[in-house]
Amino acid sequence: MTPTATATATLSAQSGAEASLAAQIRSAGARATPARIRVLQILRTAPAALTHHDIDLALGTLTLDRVTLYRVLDWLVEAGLAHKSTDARGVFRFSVAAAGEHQAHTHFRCDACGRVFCLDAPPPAPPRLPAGFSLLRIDLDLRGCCADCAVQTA
Amino acid sequence: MTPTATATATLSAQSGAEASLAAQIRSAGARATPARIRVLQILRTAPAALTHHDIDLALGTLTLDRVTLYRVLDWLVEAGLAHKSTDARGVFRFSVAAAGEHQAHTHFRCDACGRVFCLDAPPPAPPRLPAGFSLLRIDLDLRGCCADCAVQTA
DNA sequence: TACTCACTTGCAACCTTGTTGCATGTACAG
DNA sequence: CTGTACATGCAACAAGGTTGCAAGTGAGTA
Repeated sequence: MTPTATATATLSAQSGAEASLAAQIRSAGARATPARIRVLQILRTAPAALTHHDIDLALGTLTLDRVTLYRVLDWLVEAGLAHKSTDARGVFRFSVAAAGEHQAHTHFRCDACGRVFCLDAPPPAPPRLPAGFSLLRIDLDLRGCCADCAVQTA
Repeated sequence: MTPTATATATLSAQSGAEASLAAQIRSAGARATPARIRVLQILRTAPAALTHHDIDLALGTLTLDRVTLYRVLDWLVEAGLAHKSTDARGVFRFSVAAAGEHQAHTHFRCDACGRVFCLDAPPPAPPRLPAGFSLLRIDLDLRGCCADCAVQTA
């Protein structure tokens, strides 16, 4: 780490976390650009699966082109660092991929605020399928009202 | 066009099924229009959940405006006669609603051909939710390879 | 049967989400 | 420091879905 003084100074505040993310990105075989670092950081700290729009807002000062964000997200998914699914509105949502096993996934979507939460629920027992069908993945999609919205309506 | 004679004649062929559908639509509190009858008929005979586009093609001679089809489908869902869900591509798919209880639903989506099948699987046991969350609906989303595609790739 | 009116339909325009092609910029290896 | 392959931004496009409004029609009523 030796380049310009200012760059080092600005980075030093969060250098620990960022350096870790950057290293992870490089080890996946890509360049550690601000866009990728920031998006991965946002996904890491998000309590729920985010839409492209959510992430765009979360970027704050670092404005990325729509297309770039799509490409970053696609790369994250391809690199196995993120998970992509669709919500009930038909919009893609992204969340950090749990290391390794991600065969089963459980989402809770709040009908009131629209947020999607990734739950650590145990995978449900696979049901009996018609003859000839083979199962690769199970997504359990729960809907209802989240704690925050339950408080507000009470 | 001569109204009474020809119209009655053409209808008489399928009058049994159509009259039943029409009655069902009226009992839901709406007018039994050709559009609604036809769409409901298509959904009834479909083995899988259909996209807006699928239904548009299935309409054949009776061409409906895109918007009208969307509105008919939305009405069917609102009336409880159809069920709306999204596939992996983020496109809405429609299927006939099982009479009455539709709290839980199971879909199987084939990754190869993209078709979506509605299964009569028993509702999975609701998992433990974080405090304050309330559950209204469960969708179990299975993915893998359907029987047809398994045969083709074999 | 004829009338009437609210419910439906069709059309046009628009929005959101997501993708593709190409020129420019930049991370990082040498 | 420099060159190059990878990233980014811009513009244009495509599909899916929605909204507003004028015209058409089902079905109850006289």
